[in-house]
Amino acid sequence: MGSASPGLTALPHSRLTRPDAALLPPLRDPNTRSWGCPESPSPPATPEQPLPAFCLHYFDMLYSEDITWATKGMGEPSQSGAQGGRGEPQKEPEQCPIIDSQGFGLGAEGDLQASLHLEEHSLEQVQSMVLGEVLKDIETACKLLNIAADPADWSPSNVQKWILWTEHQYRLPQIGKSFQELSGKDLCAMSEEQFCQRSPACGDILHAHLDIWKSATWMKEKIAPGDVRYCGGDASWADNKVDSSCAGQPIHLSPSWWALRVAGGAVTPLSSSSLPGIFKIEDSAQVARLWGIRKNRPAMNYDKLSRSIRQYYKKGIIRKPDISQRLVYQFVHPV
DNA sequence: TAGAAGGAGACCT
DNA sequence: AGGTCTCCTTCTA
Repeated sequence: MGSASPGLTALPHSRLTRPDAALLPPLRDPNTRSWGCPESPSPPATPEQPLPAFCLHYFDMLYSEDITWATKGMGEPSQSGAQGGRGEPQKEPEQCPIIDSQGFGLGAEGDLQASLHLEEHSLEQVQSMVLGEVLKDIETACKLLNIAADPADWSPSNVQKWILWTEHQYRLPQIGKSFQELSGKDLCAMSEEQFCQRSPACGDILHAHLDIWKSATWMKEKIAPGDVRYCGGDASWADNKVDSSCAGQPIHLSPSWWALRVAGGAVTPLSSSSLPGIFKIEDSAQVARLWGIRKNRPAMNYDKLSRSIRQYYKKGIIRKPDISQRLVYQFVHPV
């Protein structure tokens, strides 16, 4: 527990090595951005170059439930898809002895390449659909609050509206007063540290949400409307999507939630076409922390999370793989 | 020592 | 009532 996360070190994006990377969502190329968050180096994100995988991580924070629709209809488990799209083929024999060294799943090289290609394709689909859903959600919020989508255009009262809405949506403590008389431009120019100074309790979370809005605005400008496809879908097994209008409904552990954690590097998918839905928790403390944020349970730890996971055994949602390993679980019905 | 497993009770919707 | 959290004990690697 509490150890460094080996899964993070294998990722191409250096910022993910930061322990608090989960709450720092940069989406912009540092050469092109104008928001004034100098401490957040960002990889480029263009229509040609899909949204960085780890950005999914932050988009997840916009929802009170996961994104069944995002992986609906895909041939491969979303866990695999998320991993495959990090930009580099994963070579992790030390992380996946079950599969790689014991002859499961990825056998011939052709199969491996086909699998990787499929995973990359799946990730692109997930990314574009997540982005579409984020933009849709923001659009709804804008209409509801009667504010501009671009935070830079917000007046101080718009800022207050947005903060109130965010507090309500994500059950944050009341922090609006800490940001009084700040315009959207002021807010955009503030670093995460400055957010935390004004609101030690959840300044980081608020900063992350603002970054999502800023990023969405930027992506909207960059991506032609037809490029983002929203894929609505019905609920499936334990992975029913619940949007903001359904707040208060149970939040379940689900393959898509784990898939998004994959994007953050806290979980490594070990699945293949023959062993779908298997994932390894690389950093149990980090996953527990993220789950705690997700469930608004600051006291969450891996012991409690694992107890929850074991509850899913009974429901036939999660099980231990045939060859049991520590921190390795398998979704019985991966999306 | 961390993780796995499961019992039991509390809390919330 | 069901889902989840929390605390606990016991066992294992």
